[in-house]
Amino acid sequence: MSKLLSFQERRATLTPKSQKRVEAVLATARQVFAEFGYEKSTTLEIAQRLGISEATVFTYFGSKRELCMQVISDWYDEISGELEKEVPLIQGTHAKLGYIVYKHLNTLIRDGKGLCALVLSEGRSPDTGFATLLADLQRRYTASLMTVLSSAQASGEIRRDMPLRLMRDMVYGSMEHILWNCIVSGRTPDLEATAQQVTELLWNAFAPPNPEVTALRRFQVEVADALRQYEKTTTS
Amino acid sequence: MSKLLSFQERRATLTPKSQKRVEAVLATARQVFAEFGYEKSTTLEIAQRLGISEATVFTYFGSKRELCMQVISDWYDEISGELEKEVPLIQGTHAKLGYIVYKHLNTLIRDGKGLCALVLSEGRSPDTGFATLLADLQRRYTASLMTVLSSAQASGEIRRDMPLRLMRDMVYGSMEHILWNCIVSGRTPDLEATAQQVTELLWNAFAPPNPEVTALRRFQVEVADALRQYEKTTTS
Amino acid sequence: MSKLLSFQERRATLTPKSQKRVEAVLATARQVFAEFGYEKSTTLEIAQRLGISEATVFTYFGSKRELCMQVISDWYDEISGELEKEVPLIQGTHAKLGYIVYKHLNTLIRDGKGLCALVLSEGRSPDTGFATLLADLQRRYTASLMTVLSSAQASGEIRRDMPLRLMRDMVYGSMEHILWNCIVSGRTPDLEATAQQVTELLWNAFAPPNPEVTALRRFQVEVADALRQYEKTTTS
Amino acid sequence: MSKLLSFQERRATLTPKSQKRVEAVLATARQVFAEFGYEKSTTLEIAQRLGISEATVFTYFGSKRELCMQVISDWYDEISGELEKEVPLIQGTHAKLGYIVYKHLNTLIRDGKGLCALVLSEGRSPDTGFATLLADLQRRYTASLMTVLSSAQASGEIRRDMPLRLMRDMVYGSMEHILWNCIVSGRTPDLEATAQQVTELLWNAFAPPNPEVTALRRFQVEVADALRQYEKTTTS
DNA sequence: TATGAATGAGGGTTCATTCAT
DNA sequence: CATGAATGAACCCTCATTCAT
Repeated sequence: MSKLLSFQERRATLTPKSQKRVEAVLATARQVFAEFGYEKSTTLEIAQRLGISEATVFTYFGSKRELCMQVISDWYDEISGELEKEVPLIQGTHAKLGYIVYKHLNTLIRDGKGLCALVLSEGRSPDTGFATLLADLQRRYTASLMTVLSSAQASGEIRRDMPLRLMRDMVYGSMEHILWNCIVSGRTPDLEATAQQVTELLWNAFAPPNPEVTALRRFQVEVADALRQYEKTTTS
Repeated sequence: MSKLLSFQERRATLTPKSQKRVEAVLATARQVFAEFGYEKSTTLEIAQRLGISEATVFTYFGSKRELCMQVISDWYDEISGELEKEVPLIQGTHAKLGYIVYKHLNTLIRDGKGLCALVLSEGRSPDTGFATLLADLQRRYTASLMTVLSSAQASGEIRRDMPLRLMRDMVYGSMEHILWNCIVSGRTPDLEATAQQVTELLWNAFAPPNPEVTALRRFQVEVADALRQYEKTTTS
Repeated sequence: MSKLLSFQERRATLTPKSQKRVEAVLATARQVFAEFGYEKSTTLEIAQRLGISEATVFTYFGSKRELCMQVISDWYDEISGELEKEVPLIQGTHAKLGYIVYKHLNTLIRDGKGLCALVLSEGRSPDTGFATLLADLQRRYTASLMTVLSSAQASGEIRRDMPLRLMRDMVYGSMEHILWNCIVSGRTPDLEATAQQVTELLWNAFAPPNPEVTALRRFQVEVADALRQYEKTTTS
Repeated sequence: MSKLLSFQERRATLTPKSQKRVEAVLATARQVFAEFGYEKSTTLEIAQRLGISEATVFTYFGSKRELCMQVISDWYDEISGELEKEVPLIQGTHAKLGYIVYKHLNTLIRDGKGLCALVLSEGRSPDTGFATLLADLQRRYTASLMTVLSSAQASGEIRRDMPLRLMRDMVYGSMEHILWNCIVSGRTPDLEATAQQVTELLWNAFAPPNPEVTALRRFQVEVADALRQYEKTTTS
C-alpha cells in the first residue's frame, strides 16, 4: 500500500465538493503529465484545461511534485488493484501469464507511454523520497506476476535454474519495448494477437529446457554449415 | 544513416580547431544530459564544465535541442558502428545473440540509464522531427540483431512462427528492465552471468516449436540413415 | 486616546458572542504578529491557531492591516493603562523612574521583540494614517515618564538644561538596545539587576551637573596626560 | 571583517563593467530596502529604478536575500571603517564620545531609519546565518566606542561599576530613539546641538559615583599640595 | 572566434481577500 | 453568522538565447 493517501482514503476525508475537485484535478493532471512529461507540464496547463485558476490547483495539492506523485500513486493503485483481484480467478499458469501480459499491454496502450515515461524519468530523483515510493508501487504491481511464477517454479511447470527477477524483467521489458515501437511507428497492433504471441514466447523461454531439442538444433546447424562449405568449394 | 551530420562528416567540414571544440562540447554535453536528463541539464553547466562561456556553445550548436540531438545521434552511431563491425566476426547464432546481449547490457550500464532516459523522454516531441530521426537510429542499431535472427529463422535454428519484431522487442526490452531494476535497487549485477542467463532464456524462447522439432528429428534420422548407408557401402 | 475602538468600546458595541470572537482573534493575532512580524504572518496561521476559517477573521476585521493596527493599539492601551494606574502610587522620583524602567524592560521581554519590531517596521507606512495613530499611542505611553520627569525638573531634582524629549529618548532607547542585545546574544539577563543599573545610570545622567566633579575629571585627565608625556620623553 | 566579500574585494575580482553594475545595483537596492524594508521591497522595483531587467539583478546576486545581506554588510563596512579611522585621531574621552555620538546621529539621519529598521527586522531570521553575520558587523561597529569607554574606565574618567555593555546600549539606544522621534514627528533636529546635549547627558551618566569622586578630590588635594610644596621650595 | 553582459518569457508558489451558501 | 471554495495579483527566480565587442 502506498504511503500517500489513496483514492478511497481521500474520499473519506474531504467534503463532496472537494472530492470532485481533487479527482478532476488528478484526472487532468494525469493527462497532462502523460502527454508532456513532468518538466514540460505546467500547473497553468492543468488549470486551464479545467477552466480553473492555478491557485485552485495549489489549494488541493501543495506542489506540482506532490500532485505528480499522487497521480502516479493512484495509477499504480488502480492497475495493481485490478490485477490482484482478477489474476487469482484464472486457472492455470499459462492462462494467468497470458492474462497478465494482455492486461499490461492493454494498460500501456490505454494510458499511453505517457505515464510510463513519467515514471521512468522521475524515478531518479535522488533527493526526494520519490524513488523509494516508486519502488514500492512497482513491487506491489509486479507481485501478481511474481506469485504466479513462483508457484509455477515450485510445481516444476517452469524452469528453476533462473532467478525470478530475471523472468519478471523479461515479461515487462518485452512489453514495454513492444509498446515503444508501436508509439514510434504510430501503428496500433492487434492487441490480442500480440499478447498471445508474447505469451507463447515467454512460455517457451520459461519452459524447462529440453536437451534433445538443443542438441538437434546444434546438429542441424553443423550439417548445414558443412554443406554450405562444400558447395562453396565445388562452385568456385 | 542519420540525417544529422555524423562525427566524420563534421570532422570534414570544420577547421581542426573547431573540431576539437565541437567534440569537447559534445562529450561534455553527453555527460551532463546523461546525468540530469534534458530538462534539468543547463547550457551553463555544460559550459562551466568545459571552462568556456555559454555563448561559445551556441556558436557551434544552434540550440540546446540541436545539441542534444547531436549527442544522441553520435551515441547511436558509436554503438551501432561497433556492433556492425564485431557481430559478423562471431560464429554461430547462439554466440552472436549472446554477444549482442552482453554488449547492450554493457553499454546500458556504462552510459547509464542517463542516455536511455534521455532518448525515452525526448522521443516524444511532436513538433520536431526528432521522433523520426530516433526511429532511424534505433532501426540501424537493432539491425545487427535483426540480421542474426533473420538468418537463424531461415536456417531453421529459431522458430519461424513469430514476427522478428516481437523477438527483437523481447531482447531489448528484457535488458532495459534488468537495468532499470539495477538502478532502482542500486545493485550492480554480475554482467557476464546475467548476460548468459538472459541469452539462455531468450534462446529457449526462440526455440522452434514442436512441429518444427518433429521436422528436425526426421532430418536427423535421414542424415543418420544416409550416413549409415554410406558407411555400409564403403566398409563392405 | 486612540482613534480605533478600544477594548472597552468594542465590548460595548457588540453582542457577547462576538466579543469573545473578536478578543480571541486579537489575542491570537498578537501572538502571531509578535512571532513572525507583519509580513511573514498570515491570516491562515491566525485562523488555524483558533480553529476557525480565514473568512471568519475577515468578518470581524476588514483587512490584515486593520487587524494588526488593532493589535498594536490594544497592546499600547494595556501597557499605558497599567503605567498610568501604578506610577502615581509610587513615592519619589527615583523610585518612579526605577519602576518605569523595570516595567518597560519587563514588557519588552514578555511580549518579545516581536511587537516592538512590528511597531517599528509598520510605523512607516506612508499611505495609511498608521504613523499618526502610532505617534498618539506612543505619546500616551510615554506620558507617564514625561510627567515624572517634568515634575522632577520643576522641583529641581533633575537638571533643567536638557529637553524632556531627549531624556525620554535616552530612557526608552537604552532599554530597547539592551533588549536587542539580549535577543541577538540569546541570553536572558537578570531583569531586576539590569533595571537597577540602568536606573542608576539614567539618574546620574539627569542629575543636575556637578561643576566640581566635571572640573575634577578634567584636571585628573590633564595631569595624567602630562605625566605620560613626561615619561615618554624621558624613556626615549 | 565581514565574511561576505567587501567592496574592495569584489572590485578586485570583477571586470570594470561588472563593478559598475554591481555597485549600481547595491546603491539602488540600499535605497529601496531602506525605503520599504525587506519584505515590501521587490526585485522588480530595484531593477526598474536602474532601468534594467530583473534578470540582470539576479546575474549579480544569487537571491534577494543575498543582495540584502550585501547591502547591509557594505553599509556596516562603510560606517565602521570611517569610525575606526577617525576616532583615534581625536584627543580626549569626552571629545571622542561626542564625535561618535555626532557621527552616529548623522549616519542615522542620512541613511534613514530605513537601514536600521531593515537590520532590526531581519536580525531575527533563525534559519539563515544572517543573525550571526549581523552580530559580527554590529560588534565591529560598536568596537570603536567600546575601546573609548574601556580606556576611560581604566583611567578613572568614567565609572567602573557598570558593565561596558550597558553603557554602550545607552549610547546607541538613546540615539536610535531620538531619530525614531524625528521620523515620526517629521522634524529634522539641529544635529550638532542635539549631539552635544546627548553627549552631555551621557557624560554625566558615566561620571564616577561618589566614592570615586572622593578619591578624585583627594588626588587633587595631593597634587595641589605637591605643587605648593614645590613652589615654596623654588621661590624661597 | 570567443565571450561578457543582458534579458524575455515564463514557472511554481503564496496569500489576502471575496462571495455564495 | 460562519465558512468552504476560489482566485487575482504578485513575487522570486531560472535559463536558453542574443548581440556588441
